[in-house]
Amino acid sequence: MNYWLMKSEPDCYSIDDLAAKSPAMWEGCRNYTVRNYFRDTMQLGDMAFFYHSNSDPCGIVGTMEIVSAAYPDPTQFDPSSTYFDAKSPIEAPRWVLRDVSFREKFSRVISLAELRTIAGLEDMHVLRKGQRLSVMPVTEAEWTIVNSLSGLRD
DNA sequence: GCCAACGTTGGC
DNA sequence: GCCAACGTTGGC
Repeated sequence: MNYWLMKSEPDCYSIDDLAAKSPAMWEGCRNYTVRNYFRDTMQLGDMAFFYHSNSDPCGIVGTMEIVSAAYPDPTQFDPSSTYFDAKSPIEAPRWVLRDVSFREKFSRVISLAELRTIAGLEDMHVLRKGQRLSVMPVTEAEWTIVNSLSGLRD
């Protein structure tokens, strides 16, 4: 079993959107490292943090579960989609996705600034300077620490 | 809105 | 296959 952190801009797609319609396709990832995570590394039943990027504040807002195998992202074939990729042949799709299912919304945002202050999270991928992956691995220890922070659950 | 970081593209 | 130019991400 693996743990993940997955980013979305809440103006585009927030944890409330997922809570309102779950499971849902985690669509639109157009990065080969992320594609390989989706295709090769993720497993059914893996858990992920939902992270709000480009928001105030940025941070972890809840959890979800990976509930499908990898399959082609339909938006790559849809000319009306912002994620359309004309170079992706339908018989050999470039981009895959996973279905995710809402699990929990925390009662507060664990901001990036707070994450930086917590012992045991020093090596967390999301805290590294310059990292830009929208999906990144989280260790079991990091998962446990974040989930045990005070005030996450009423 | 700025800019650092870094992935991608394309000419050679 | 190198690498410069360009585009994107995302925190601030």
